[in-house]
Formats: sequence, structure tokens, C-alpha cells
Amino acid sequence: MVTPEKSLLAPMVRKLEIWSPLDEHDKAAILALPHRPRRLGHAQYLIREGDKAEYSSLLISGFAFRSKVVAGGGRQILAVEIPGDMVDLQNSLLGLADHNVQAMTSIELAMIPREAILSLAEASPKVARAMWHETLVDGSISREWTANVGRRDAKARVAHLLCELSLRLKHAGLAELDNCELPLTQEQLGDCLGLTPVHVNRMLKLLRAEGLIGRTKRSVQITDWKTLAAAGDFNSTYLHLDLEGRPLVDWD
Amino acid sequence: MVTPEKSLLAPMVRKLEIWSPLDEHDKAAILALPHRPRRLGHAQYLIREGDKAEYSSLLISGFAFRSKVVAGGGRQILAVEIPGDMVDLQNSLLGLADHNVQAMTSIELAMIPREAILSLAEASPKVARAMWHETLVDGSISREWTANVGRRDAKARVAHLLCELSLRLKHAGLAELDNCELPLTQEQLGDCLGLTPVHVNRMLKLLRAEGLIGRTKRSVQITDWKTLAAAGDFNSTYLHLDLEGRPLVDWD
DNA sequence: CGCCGGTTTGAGTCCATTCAAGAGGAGTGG
DNA sequence: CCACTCCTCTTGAATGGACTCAAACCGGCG
Repeated sequence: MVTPEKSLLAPMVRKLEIWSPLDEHDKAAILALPHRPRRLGHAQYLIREGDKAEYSSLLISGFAFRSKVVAGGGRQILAVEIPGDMVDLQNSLLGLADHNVQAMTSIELAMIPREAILSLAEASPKVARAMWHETLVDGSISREWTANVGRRDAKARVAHLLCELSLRLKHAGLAELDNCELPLTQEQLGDCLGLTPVHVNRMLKLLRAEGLIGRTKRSVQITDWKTLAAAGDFNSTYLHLDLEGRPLVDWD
Repeated sequence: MVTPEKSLLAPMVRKLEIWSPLDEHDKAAILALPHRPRRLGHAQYLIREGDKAEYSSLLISGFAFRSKVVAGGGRQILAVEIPGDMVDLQNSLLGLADHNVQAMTSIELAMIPREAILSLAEASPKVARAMWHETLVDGSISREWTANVGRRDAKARVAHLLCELSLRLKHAGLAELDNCELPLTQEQLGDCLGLTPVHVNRMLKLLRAEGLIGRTKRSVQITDWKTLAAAGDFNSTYLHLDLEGRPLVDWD
């Protein structure tokens, strides 16, 4: 194996390889990217809207999210990032941050200078393609969120988000569909969905009453993923996880 | 000039050059891309969700939009494309369409095979970077739309959308800020904004009463862009139009 | 223990929706 | 040229889903 398990960037190789095949030389180049580890505490900002973006980071552990704040003070969460995600490829390549990136839990990340990413992309078309692909999937998720927030009622929105997160976690090997830790407060769920925390609470209660989810202390437990997906009008196509046409979920 | 004005793809060079500098060789390669012209009538589909995406198209004239349909039959418009935009770089690179693309007016486009785009990207890092950048800006717009739909009230949403479209048209040299043709029906505006056409109508009436917009037969006329931008909580940063730090709009 | 952030629940309000009906244009065909 | 249709816009009235306000509850932690 060329991939030394010890490197912080190993998950990046693993993720990019999903999008586009990489040869040994490409993988080595990724692992050779300059980077430095960083830890952020709960709620700390990685970057703020309007900042110059100098780094792009790989999320090693913990959860993060992107957000924007509108005039009245309302906050919209735009994406939830899980371990293995490239956080902020967007801001860093565009140069100027158009949104905030913030730690949801305490997190560990590997910060890679923007310039290093760019020159690797220039040197290796395959890696460039894989990173491009990663941002395209990100865009696809963003479109689905727009549709979710714009055209589904509160109950479906909540169900949809739970399905997306659990499925992404499963795909990353971090959880099972029917038992996953989602460290989102109800206020954060609301900010993802364009709802108030109070209303999120009521919708969770409703889903609980219907037996689709259960409760553990602080995290959601999904007890009936399939029905939840139906309730949330959830179709995983937009996550582009099943590249060879094999669906990720065995339905029966 | 290397760029023959006669080529259908000239606008593509013009657009990509904004994102990343291209040398003569790159420009020639873009113009040499295989492509065939196509016309679509009002409301015709370019591609539907679930289709295999074989082509990526450059919009030559007319307007198009992307959309998704949710369970209840509700439609969410995800983006409005104007002449000069690369329509469907997203679907085509991801291979499987995760949303519809549809003509809003009758349109002309140049269809470029997916494979040709990919091999050009592989051959020329600069062009690849520019196309990547284009999709990143698209993602940025998508995030702003999520925030718009999720966290702004109806009046602000409408104002925000009008500002975005007029500014993009101005940037493309197709209109002035305070006099622009937007061929969207009120139903389509509603589908962009997560509102019903009836309510869009009321909001337009309101904005008209405040003197921010006027009415011509079928298209919106903006009479006070600056105030409209304030009403819509509009900040153009997310469009990434002002690369050198020069704002596109002279405020005073 | 007592605070504190997050959750839960209730009551009343409001923004946007639904339902419904009419008006205005653009295009078509007799 | 007029009648007719279709689509979009417009307006009113009633409904409802989500919000606001407010209070109580709960678990974790210093």
C-alpha cells in the first residue's frame, strides 16, 4: 500500500477515489500536500463570510456546518459536514468567503493552503477532476436543500434531513442507518430547514409518535428508515453515492 | 484576434476568461470543441431528472431554468440561466441528471458532448480551472437561494431575486439595472422563491406601491435598484462578479 | 446546590396559502 | 372582424401551518 495509514490526509484519498480513479502517483501527491493539523472547539469559526480564504480543510473528526446570516438576524445553515468531507473547497477556490464555516462539535482538521490545492489540480488532471466532482456533489446537495426548504412542509423537511445525514454517515462508515448519532440541536435543525426550533420540536414529536424515530438523550435514533424516507420524500440520487448503479441501501 | 466572432462558442471563451486567465492556445481549444446548435421552444425540456447526461450546453439566446419536483407535485426552480451561461455542466459531469433543465423562452444553444468537455479539462488545466470556477459560482448562488427561501419573508425574497437577475443581466451586458426584461411569469417567480403565484402577485403590487419597481406589459422594470436591494437584503458578493475587488455597481 | 443550554408544551397571532371568481391580453379560427 | 379559448394576472375572503411569546422541565456541570 502506498497510502500510509498514519497520514492525516488518508481520508482525502479515500474520498476522492470514490469520485474518480486515481493512480499511485496521484495518491502520493495528495498525501504529500502540505498541511497542518488544527483543533477547533464547539461553535468556533473556521472562516467567516467576507474573509479572504487561504486554506481548504479536510475534516478529520467531528461535525461542522456552513451558514449565512440574513438581515433580520436569521441564520440559514447551508450544509452539514461530516468527517472525510473537504470543508471549504468552495470558499478557498473562489478566494473570498461567501459564507461562514463553523464547528458544530469540537473538531479536528487538516488545513491545506489554497495554493497547494491549486497547483496539485494543475499538475494532476485526475485529482482536479475528483475535487471538482466533490464540489459538484456539494452543489447537488445544495439544490436539494433549496427544494426541501422551498417546497416541502415541516414534517417532510425534518424527515428528509435525517435521512440525508444518516445515509451520508453510513456511506462514510460512521453509522448505521437505524442507529446514528446526530449532534444537532433542535435549533440547528431549524436553521438547516428554515424552521423555528419550537416547530422542529413538534415535528420530532410527531415522527416519534409515528414510530419513525426514537430518542436517545441527545441524538436522534432512526427506527424505521424506509418509512422515514417516504415521509421525507427522500430519494438518494442527489447524493451521487451509487456510481456504478448499485444503490447504497438494500431495500429488502 | 484568435477568437472568430462567428463561432457559436465565443461567449463561452468570454465567460470562462472572467474566471481564470486563458492563453491563446486555451481559447482556440475551446472554440474547437465539437458542438451542434439546437433550438428549443418555450417550456421544452433539455434534460429530465434521472436521465443520463451526455451533453453540456452553452446557452446562446433566451432563458432557461433548472427545477425539481417534490412529492406533492410542487415545483422548485433552482436556478435561472441567462445567455452566456453553461447550462448543465453539473448534470453532465456527474453523469446522471439530478434535476430538470427546461427552456423558459424559446432558446438557442450549443450542445457539447460530455466527453469533449472532459478531455479538454484534462488537456488544459486552465480551462478546467475556469469551468470548475463556473460551477463553484453556481453553487454559491444555490446557497444564497437556500438562505433566501429559508430565512427571508416573501417581500424580501421577491426583491432579492429581482436584484440578482438584473445584476447578472447587466454583467452579461444584456440589460441595465433599472430597465430589464425578465420573462418570468409570476408562477415561475413563485417556484423560484417557494411562494404561491398569488402571493408573488401581492408582493409585486407592494413593491410597485413603494415605487421600487414599475410595470411594463409582461416584464418587470426596476425603478429604484438601490432601495430594492435594501428591501431584498441583497449583497452581490455571492455572485463573485467583482474579482479584482471593484464592485460592479457604482453606488453614488 | 443552582445555574445554564437545550427541550417540551400551551395559547394566541400572523404570514402565506387555498379557494374562487373576474379581468386582461395574445393568439386562433371561423 | 369578432368570437372564442387559453394563459396570466388580479383581487377578495377564509383557512391553516408555522411563528411568537411564555413558562416549565430536564440533564449536565461547575
